[in-house]
Amino acid sequence: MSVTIKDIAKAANVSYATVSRALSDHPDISEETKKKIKKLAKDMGYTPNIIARSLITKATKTIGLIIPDITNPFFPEVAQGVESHAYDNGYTVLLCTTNWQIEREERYLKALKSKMVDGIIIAPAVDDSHIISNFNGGDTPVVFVTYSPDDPDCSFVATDDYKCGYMATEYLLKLGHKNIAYIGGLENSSSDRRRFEGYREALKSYGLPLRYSPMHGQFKQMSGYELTKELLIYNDIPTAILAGNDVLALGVIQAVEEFGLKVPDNVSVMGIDDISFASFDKISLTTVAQPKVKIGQLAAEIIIQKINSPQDKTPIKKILEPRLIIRRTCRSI
Amino acid sequence: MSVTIKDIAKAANVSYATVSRALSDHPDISEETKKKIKKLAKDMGYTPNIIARSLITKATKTIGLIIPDITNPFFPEVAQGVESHAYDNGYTVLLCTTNWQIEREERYLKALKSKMVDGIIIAPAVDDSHIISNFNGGDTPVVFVTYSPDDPDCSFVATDDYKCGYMATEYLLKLGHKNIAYIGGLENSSSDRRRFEGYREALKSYGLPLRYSPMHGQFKQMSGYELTKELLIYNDIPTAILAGNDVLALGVIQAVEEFGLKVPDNVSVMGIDDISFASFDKISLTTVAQPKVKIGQLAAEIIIQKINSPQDKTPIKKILEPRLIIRRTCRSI
DNA sequence: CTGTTAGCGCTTTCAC
DNA sequence: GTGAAAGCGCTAACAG
Repeated sequence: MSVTIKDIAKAANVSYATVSRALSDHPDISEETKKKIKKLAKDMGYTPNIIARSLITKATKTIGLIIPDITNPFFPEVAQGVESHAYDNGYTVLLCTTNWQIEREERYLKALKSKMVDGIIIAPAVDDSHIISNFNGGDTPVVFVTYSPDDPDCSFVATDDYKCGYMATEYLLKLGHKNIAYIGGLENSSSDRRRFEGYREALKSYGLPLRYSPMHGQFKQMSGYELTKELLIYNDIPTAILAGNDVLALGVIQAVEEFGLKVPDNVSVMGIDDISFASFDKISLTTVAQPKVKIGQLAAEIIIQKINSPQDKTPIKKILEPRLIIRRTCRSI
Repeated sequence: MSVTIKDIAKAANVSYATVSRALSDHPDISEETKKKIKKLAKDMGYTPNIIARSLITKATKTIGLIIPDITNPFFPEVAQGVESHAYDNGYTVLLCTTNWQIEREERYLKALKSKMVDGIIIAPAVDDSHIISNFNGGDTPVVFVTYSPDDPDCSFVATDDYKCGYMATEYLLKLGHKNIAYIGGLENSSSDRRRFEGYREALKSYGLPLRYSPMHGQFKQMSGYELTKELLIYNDIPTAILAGNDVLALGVIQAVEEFGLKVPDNVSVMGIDDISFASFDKISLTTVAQPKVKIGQLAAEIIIQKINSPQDKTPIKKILEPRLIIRRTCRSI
């Protein structure tokens, strides 16, 4: 049905090896034949079958990207970073979203391996052990994003989550807040855990106890909303709430206001991530920014570098700095 | 390096055809050998090479998805729809974002063809001619989303854009508005054009002239912002503004308020799409909803169906109904 | 039930 | 400079 290299060979009256070489600009082929064959290929509507090529070259020019949730604007931005860098280097990306489910992650990991992607960039849902064990001894390079694995041999690019939590809390503390609650996402998310650590340490360094037990749910607006409702009903009203990320923070604000309280007049609210909507004037969420697109871009750079030098197994680790973004959901007291 | 079917055959002392059959649960193989071989495969860490399989079966179990902008929350939602349906049916998706650039679209189309994807779902940036000509006579099924091509032979799933525009405008009209401006996105986007048509027809049916010349830019918040600034400076202040989509509407609101006007007290603002953030209480954007996830899901269904019955070339067309979502950015006058 | 064999479309030695 | 031929890892007739 579709035209192959053989068809062109026949039409051009050359061997099909010649066609292959001409099409890939092999230096041995005369300019004349090259021109002739390329023209022919175009006229006949030839599309190279990369599948067949990959079988030999062992390179698919595609990189797998696994993220937990495409619906949280944070991830599309990192995806954009990897995609654009990948595109510029002739790669396309296989996108996999896991919905924070570890089984989906595993299935996708297998699928990507089977599909012979040249490299994998993954923002793990929750825990990395299965990923790492899956790739022990494997030759597909992997880089983690948004996450720093315990295993020292892994490459990753992530924002310093601990610092995110610390920075946010410290800002609140400096504003005079003493009753600061933390609304987290998934309980066993390492990012969340580290952000929480930062929060706790900041409190500690100000000589403050942990007044509110940490609350966990999902990384969804609705979850932030529900958790906050619960918090407000069963506890002293905090003067400030730090959310595990911006999407959560949006839910927090919703709940606080629905409870009859004002943000920031009665309760200050702070997020982490700086998703694009946080800057919308009606929201003006004070938050700690992560360089989202940059994360993706760096990850793509690293994976491509690893693809190009497979013998070099030394891990590449990038920890990026968060940045405090002061807007209008926090006030000093 | 990696273990193949032959290695297993050797280890199991059978021909490698047997291994292939056992692994794919061929009925001819005895349960016993199957079990033995499967165990062996697992123990040896066998990963099937789908590339090799694809070369024969001509099926890659992947579908290409081309969208203009992953940063507009609208598209991730449709992407999620296709992804989840694809996943459930054993497909993975190759994501391509074009940034509204037709050259990127073309390059991706070629790449997807080369990579032998089984089908392509595309939300065209602006114009479909190159896509259609690219696939004339080709055997890769294509379904358009968010867009209805002129060519009657094409499959697509889209919301009725004309109706979106009409519905939104009619609502504003019923609220008593007579001076309604339209802030559009890309000039040659057919969705935008149709929404604008709906707007114009609605005005007409109320006997109202087109008081404001249509304004175009990009489908970005910033563009909505800038266009609105321009509108407000050089024209009579409209009592209502219809934006070509929600992201634009956010920019419109920002500009209006920065201009010293209140939404909806002085100017009503309406969007189209109903992105998730539109429902956030501080925004409460009145808009016309599209069934985003549904669009993606249907598109995936259709493409899979087309993949499964390649002889049937009859186009499948789904036009979905928009739904008016009344929130708080419009008031009656 | 299992083995033999051809071949998918391409790249790549090795000859000439 | 070009051709012949092997083979990537797998599936699918065709035998037996």
